[in-house]
Amino acid sequence: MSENNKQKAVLSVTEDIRSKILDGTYPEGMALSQVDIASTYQVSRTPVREALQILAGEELVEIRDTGRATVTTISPESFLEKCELRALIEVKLLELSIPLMGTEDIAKAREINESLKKCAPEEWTPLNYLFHEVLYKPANRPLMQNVIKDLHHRHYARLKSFILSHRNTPRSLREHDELIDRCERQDIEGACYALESHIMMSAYALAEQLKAQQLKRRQTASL
Amino acid sequence: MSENNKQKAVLSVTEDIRSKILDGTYPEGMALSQVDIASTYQVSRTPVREALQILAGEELVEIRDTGRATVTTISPESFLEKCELRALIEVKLLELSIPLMGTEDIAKAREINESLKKCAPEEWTPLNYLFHEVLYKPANRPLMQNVIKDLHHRHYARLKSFILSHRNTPRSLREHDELIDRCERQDIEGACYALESHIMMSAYALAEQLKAQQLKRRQTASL
DNA sequence: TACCAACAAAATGTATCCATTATGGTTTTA
DNA sequence: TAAAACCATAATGGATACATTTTGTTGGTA
Repeated sequence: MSENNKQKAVLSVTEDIRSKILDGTYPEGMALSQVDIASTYQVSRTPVREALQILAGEELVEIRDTGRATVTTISPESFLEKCELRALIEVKLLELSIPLMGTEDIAKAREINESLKKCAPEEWTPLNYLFHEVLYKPANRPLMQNVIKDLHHRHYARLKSFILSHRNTPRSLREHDELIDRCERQDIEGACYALESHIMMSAYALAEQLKAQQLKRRQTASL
Repeated sequence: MSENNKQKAVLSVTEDIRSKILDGTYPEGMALSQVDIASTYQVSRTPVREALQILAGEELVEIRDTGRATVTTISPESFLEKCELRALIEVKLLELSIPLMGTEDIAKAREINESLKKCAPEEWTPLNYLFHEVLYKPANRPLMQNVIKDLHHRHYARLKSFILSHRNTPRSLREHDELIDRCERQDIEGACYALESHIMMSAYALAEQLKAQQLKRRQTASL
């Protein structure tokens, strides 16, 4: 780090690799060589190794017993199960939240959904997460909130390219509106049901796309 | 590692520190100096640093921005929330499991609970986990099962000393019996309710003990 | 051609060294 | 006396060098 970048090397390297994995620059299964990364960032292998350990803890890279590191792959099955888990926790959070919601929470949610309706494609994922976060904040369950955030960031974010190509966003926005309405009416059961459908419907659609792409990739790879 | 121990240094160091944290040899808040650990295991600081990173990923140690590592502390609040999360997931797993349970699953569960009734104190925690694992296996949700396992191992195991001193084991065993009976009768709702109570009752009791011990420790520390 | 062995090249694991940063105690000063 | 500045010590961060393991390739043999 030749610049006036006083930040520790481990941190910047970790962040950069992480974002490259999330945005697909480093695709599934790609080998992450310590020496290559080290020369890329003009640092020694020491901070690189630490960065890879950290990312392994985040399940973004896998370190085999030979020491070789690769970008983890997302199987459609494990993706669906993560969505199930997400749905389970988010529904619980919503159930706890609704009785504690104030008018300002509802207003905030509406505001975010309006931004979602006219946001740029790259802004969709973080804004969408923000929408859900606002809904669960009254529940005051920092740990569960964190698990959700992780599921979003470490996993969901990697499907950004699908999400953009998937034409379900208009429906998502309608579902968001419906969700807000039910929260406002204190219709806990209805809101929870709507949320679970919202999550799982898009989950099934995305899993299908994932399966299709992996099939295609495997075919082109075998040529 | 002077012996014929051909295992990588990182692995043995990580495992040893982990078990020492879990069994309380390294108590909450204890500073983990790289040089001290390195000299303890007769290795250089390099593998020690990696081990600490790994343990930080498991939330067993905390690495501050100064680089100093300490054993993480367990606040009663976060402990309770982890139990809530555990209950949420385990209840879901049980709900999915019951319709798929065979007589051999029931028998296996009974068998483990019988072992629990006469096992040595050190065996209680792993056997108890095994009991729950058997109940959830038919659900076939490896990821959720894994989250549960982590919550048990990375967190619950550190309260072993409490669990041993706590006189709730007879009640736990009775609750296990009741749980098995309800599963056998395919009483999903009743079994889920029993499981949630089982988890949260012991959670509240343990949280109280935790609070008491931390208060006591803080008092003795201020002398 | 297929398979196996041996060797070469490359990548990882660990140790050691130096630079930098944090810490604790001492001294100085208001 | 209390607080701030300063310095000495100790600890961490990163780089380099060396050891070990892994991998790929080449050449020989059945």
